[in-house]
Amino acid sequence: MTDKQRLPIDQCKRPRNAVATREAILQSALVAFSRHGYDGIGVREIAQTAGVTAVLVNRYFGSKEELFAAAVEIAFADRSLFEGDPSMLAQGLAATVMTKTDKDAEPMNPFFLLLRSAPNPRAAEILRDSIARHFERPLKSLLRGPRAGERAAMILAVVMGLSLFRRVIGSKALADANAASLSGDLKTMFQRLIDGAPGRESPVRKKAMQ
Amino acid sequence: MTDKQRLPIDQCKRPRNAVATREAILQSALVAFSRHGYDGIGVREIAQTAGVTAVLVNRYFGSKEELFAAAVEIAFADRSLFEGDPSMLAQGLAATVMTKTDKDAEPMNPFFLLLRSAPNPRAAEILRDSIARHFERPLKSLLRGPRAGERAAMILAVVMGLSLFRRVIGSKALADANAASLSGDLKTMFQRLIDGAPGRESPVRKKAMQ
DNA sequence: GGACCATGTATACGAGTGTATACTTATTCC
DNA sequence: GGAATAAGTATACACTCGTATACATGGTCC
Repeated sequence: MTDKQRLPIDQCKRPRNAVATREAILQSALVAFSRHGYDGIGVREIAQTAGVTAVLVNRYFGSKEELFAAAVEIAFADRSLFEGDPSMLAQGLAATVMTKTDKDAEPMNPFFLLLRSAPNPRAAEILRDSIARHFERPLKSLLRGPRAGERAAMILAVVMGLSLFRRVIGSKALADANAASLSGDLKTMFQRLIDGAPGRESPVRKKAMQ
Repeated sequence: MTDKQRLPIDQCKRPRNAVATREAILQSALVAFSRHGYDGIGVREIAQTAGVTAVLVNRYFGSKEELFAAAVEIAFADRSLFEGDPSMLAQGLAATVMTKTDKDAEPMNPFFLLLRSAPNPRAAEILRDSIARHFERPLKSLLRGPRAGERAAMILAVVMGLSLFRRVIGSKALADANAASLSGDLKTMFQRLIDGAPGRESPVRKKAMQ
């Protein structure tokens, strides 16, 4: 029934080419893991989308777990968020949250890969490491003021929570929200976290917490 | 090898009791789904923890999916967060994020159930509905000012993101953060979202709230 | 042009999944 | 006390999963 597609990523009837095949598998894995999460997709389906059989996945990457690690690595390699003008950081973070990834449209940000694979403990371990290297560290180095590490983590956590709510859960309230006003709110929220401790140093406040 | 435990939840050698068995399954499911997510646990294991066989799960709940829905319902039934003094809401939200759920310790908040099961599309559908009924709606009714629905969703999203980062991913930065200062930051962050539009058209920048 | 290795496929295995069917055993009611 | 029924178990079925083994084929080099 379903025609055995062989022209998945690039051209038709691609000649034998190890690096191209490896790349096709990796790309397929990135998309599939981002859409369905580590536990939600099988190597057979990943391989089929890449136009090969499942065995090649293990041949090229060793195991599903190692394939996932490779996909995470390339997904997190895009540092454009932290490399541009720091004054545009809040804007960029808000834009990341607001990205529309309508079903089959491709532009998916690495946070989806993260959100949907986090439940698996092995995947979480891989993700924890990559987040620290590719997100927390560069973001922290952009922040000035006290407790930059915590604030960097908080910023990322907020990005993830909003992405989760908007796209993974699919909350009506956030999905249908007025884009302009919502993204304005997000921008100021991120700006506060970027600028410094989001409220502590006011000398009053400070009432016995916890 | 593994002794066939029969004294799991309550007393040993519990007599035949439908409602107690049903309750034991439900409780086991709640814990298991919260720990491992919908795709991360099987009905056999859930049943075993409850001291019964897997068939009873389907007898009492129809299917794994319906069991999950029932577990979600009771997990989200605790409304203590939104019922107390509204002035303590920010404190309560911060406390929710900060809850330590050390491995096998039981006190787990419903957000974990949510975070770890969201990748499964059917589970996400169930969760979306329950979130709207049990979280978004009561929280929204507590908020005054414009765009209460969006702000309620944002608050919940932030709670989830931070919980995800702290407990599911296990970020070092947030896990090891100074509890007092972090929870202080969270409190002011939530307070801003509770008070009103978090920055845009506020002419006076209402500080020193409460 | 033929050997040879890289590249790819076919097949199978064992474990685990959710669930249905058939069978036991305890409780309750007349 | 014995039949009827509720409560629980044992077993099996039809999948899917990740992966290992064995086989086929195309490209390249002597």
